[in-house]
Amino acid sequence: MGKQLAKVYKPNEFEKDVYQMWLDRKYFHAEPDSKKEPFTIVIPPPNVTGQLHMGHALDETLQDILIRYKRMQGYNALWIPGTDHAGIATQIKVEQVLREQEGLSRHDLGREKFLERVWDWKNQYGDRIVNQLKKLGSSCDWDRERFTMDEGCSKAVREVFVNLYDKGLIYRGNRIINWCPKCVTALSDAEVEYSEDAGFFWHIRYPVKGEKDRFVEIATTRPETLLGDSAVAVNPNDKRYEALVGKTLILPLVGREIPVVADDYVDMEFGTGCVKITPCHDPNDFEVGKRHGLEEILIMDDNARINENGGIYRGLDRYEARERIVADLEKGGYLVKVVPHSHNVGKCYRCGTTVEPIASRQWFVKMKPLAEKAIEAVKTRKTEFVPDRFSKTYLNWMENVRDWCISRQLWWGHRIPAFYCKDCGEMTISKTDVVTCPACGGKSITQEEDVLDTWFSSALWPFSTLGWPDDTPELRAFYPTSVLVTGYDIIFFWVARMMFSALEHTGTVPFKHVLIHGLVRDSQGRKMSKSLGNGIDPLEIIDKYGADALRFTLATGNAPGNDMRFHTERVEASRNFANKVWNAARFILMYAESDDPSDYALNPDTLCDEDKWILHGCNALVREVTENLDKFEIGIALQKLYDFVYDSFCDWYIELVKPRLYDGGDAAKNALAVLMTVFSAILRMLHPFMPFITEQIWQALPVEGESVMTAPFPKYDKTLVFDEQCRRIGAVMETIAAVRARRAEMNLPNSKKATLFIDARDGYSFEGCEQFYIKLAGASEVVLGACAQKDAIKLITPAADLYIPLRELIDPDKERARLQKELEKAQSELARVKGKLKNESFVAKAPAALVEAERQKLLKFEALTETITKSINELEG
RNA sequence: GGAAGUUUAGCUCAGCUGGGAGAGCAUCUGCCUUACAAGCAGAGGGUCAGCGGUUCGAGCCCGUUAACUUCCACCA
Repeated sequence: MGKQLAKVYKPNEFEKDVYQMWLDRKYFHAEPDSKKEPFTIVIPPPNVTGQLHMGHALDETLQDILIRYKRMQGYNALWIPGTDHAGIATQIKVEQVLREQEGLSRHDLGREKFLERVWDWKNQYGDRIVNQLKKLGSSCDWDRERFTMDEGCSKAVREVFVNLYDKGLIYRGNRIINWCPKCVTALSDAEVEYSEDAGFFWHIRYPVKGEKDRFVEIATTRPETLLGDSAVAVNPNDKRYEALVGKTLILPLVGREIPVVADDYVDMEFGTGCVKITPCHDPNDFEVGKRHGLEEILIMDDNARINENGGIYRGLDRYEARERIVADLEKGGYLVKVVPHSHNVGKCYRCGTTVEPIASRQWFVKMKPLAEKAIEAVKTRKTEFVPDRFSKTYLNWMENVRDWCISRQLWWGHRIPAFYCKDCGEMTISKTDVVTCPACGGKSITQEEDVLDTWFSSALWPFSTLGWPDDTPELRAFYPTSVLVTGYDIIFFWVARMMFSALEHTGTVPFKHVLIHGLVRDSQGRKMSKSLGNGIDPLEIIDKYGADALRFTLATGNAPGNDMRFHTERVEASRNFANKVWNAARFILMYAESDDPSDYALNPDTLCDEDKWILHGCNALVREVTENLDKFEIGIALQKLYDFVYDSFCDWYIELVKPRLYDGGDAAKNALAVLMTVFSAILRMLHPFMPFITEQIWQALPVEGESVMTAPFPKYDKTLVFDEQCRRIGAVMETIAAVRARRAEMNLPNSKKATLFIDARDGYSFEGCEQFYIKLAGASEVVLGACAQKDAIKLITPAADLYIPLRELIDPDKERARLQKELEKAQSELARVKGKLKNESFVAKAPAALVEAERQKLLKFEALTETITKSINELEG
């Protein structure tokens, strides 16, 4: 308290100190407390070795707003931070560095040594993103920071794996999976991204065995897979090929004899109606192969090169093989035609390499039984998506989900807890490492090489971070969590998997709400990406404009769930708003002589109209902001705060109150009490959105409470409703606005001593204010602009409309024209209202209050029309 | 093939349960004025994509058309 505010708002001069103060005072830390209602958020863990980007900034800002809001409301608010080991991404990065700096591959080092390197990397860069989060102002409980591969999370992973295995929900099987030849690992369906690629349809004819010049023509986009063909299929209802079923074909180039089979899978309309079946390299073919007991011939190795089953093409890359095979087919007369054809090609979401569907022995989670519970939980609204439309996205995926391939041929990650005995060959699945084979007592045990999909551990995040599977006080106090905030792009990857994992293992949904936001794009609407070089670094923005300005920008200006374009201009506008708040604080401090908060206590007996008006407005705002925030309408809440602070508080109230402050004495004291009361409420409401500036100001202001963070969020107060005063001040503002408009119209200089004349009309009285010289004599004379920069006059008028002709400096012709125009406007309004009230349906069916409001308008416009007409007559006469 | 979103001022976008179209930026005019030129006072600018419907009343609800975007599935 009593600290001076710098003359100019420079956020980077105090944000760091403010954050340190919060840390020192342990404001972010939460302990289980049965007396307070919990409010819990777990952070979507960023990649350990990643860097903060705009998407994070948005995500963290929204979470911090919610957690700070709830904390101020008295909830036991806990925000758990942490990072993700990000299997593939991190491993690729470390491998790349290893290759560039030492020319080594991970195989050169070996598993153990390589993992040491990754841990080194993690330890070196793991703090970077955490420090970046702090710069944003994130009020995470850093004492509870977690990592998906720390001891507790690893324990949870094993527990879950064993549980699922024991229930028969994890199995190992040979199935078609997506294989990335560059990352050299299997991928789940969610990890494949499809894009339309221009390609070709190669029409190839396969000779029928024993029948000269008889061929079957097939069409394929991947001719190289011909090496693995074990049949050709036609539709059983296809008359064209009826006779062919059961015959044998000779596979071109290979010479293998393959049968023609009939299968419903074949679409008669598409292509030639004959499909080559390659069980090991296409998911549909795999099924067909199973149905017909076809031979399974794998023709590629882990790098998508043709293997020993490919005969003379062995060793060729898949694309080289394609070229060679097409050329050879042509030479042999098997190639009928080549047709351009664009089709969807799956790419690895990490490296962009075209994935290869390959039959492979992998670990899977059986999804059907898990998905059922997860579907039910959302349908019965145990977990609600905000906005609701994303529940459709979720349900659609969940209802069609296929088994989840969870094994990865990587080294960085949770190694699958399957142990093999070399002596008897038995497999043991165990929560703890197996040393002795339970079947034969053999000691020669090896653990499964594969690790788990990185999302397997993320899926447990809401409860593993709270100590599950142990029954910890934290788990009991803070679980299930309150809200999960994340982007729509990881609903499948993460949200869906947390849902079924939590339901299966903890028996409850992991969170009550899922707040979904969109992507932050560049100013042209493109996705921000490293390769495009169009990314904007949040840290640079923070350095230049302050974290509060960035947060303000990210929290406003787009509807929930929609993507947002990032414009630096909007950050500037946000910074300007912060500057406005800063200067309002400086203004108040100029007149606040006492450091004792009790000197600014509100005295209900001394409140004048404008005081009641601003208190009323602030109180109404409290209710609205609270309602909006409770519905997760963060942008709307902040917009309302902005409007109130800018328009009501700064532009009007501070100006209206200046005369009393300049005058000093009791009037000034009373005014200051109101200023302080309202401004304190503003700071507290603004704090979740703009934590740094509000804290810095709070520290300088003579208000109760050591920090704005520990001050209560304002509550709606029934005693602060002043409708009548609000109406009167509304009239004052309209009057002043009218005077201003006329001044501008007449090009009057905005100098201090402009003298204007206001007609004294029946029923209007002007109550003098200390600073203003108001005479009511014949024509009233009011000196305007004596106050610094506004035409701040204090007028109490009984009616909302005041017509003010300014006699001096007036050209009669122009004035007549102007009046005429105003008259027309008033008349047209009058006609509209009259018409509306004549409409019987409206009067009968519209809400009574609305009809009454229209009646009031009718009176108002009638009076106005009369007034203007009178003035015109006076001007004439 | 299925689903979702968008279309409002020159630009970027708000508009929460249907009751006279808003903000920021940009433009124009006038102001260095004792909180703030990162400011103040004003001004201009919109058939709320088109068509139809429900309603006393539609930017908002329903139907439909068009354009753009995204997600899911996928035909070898």
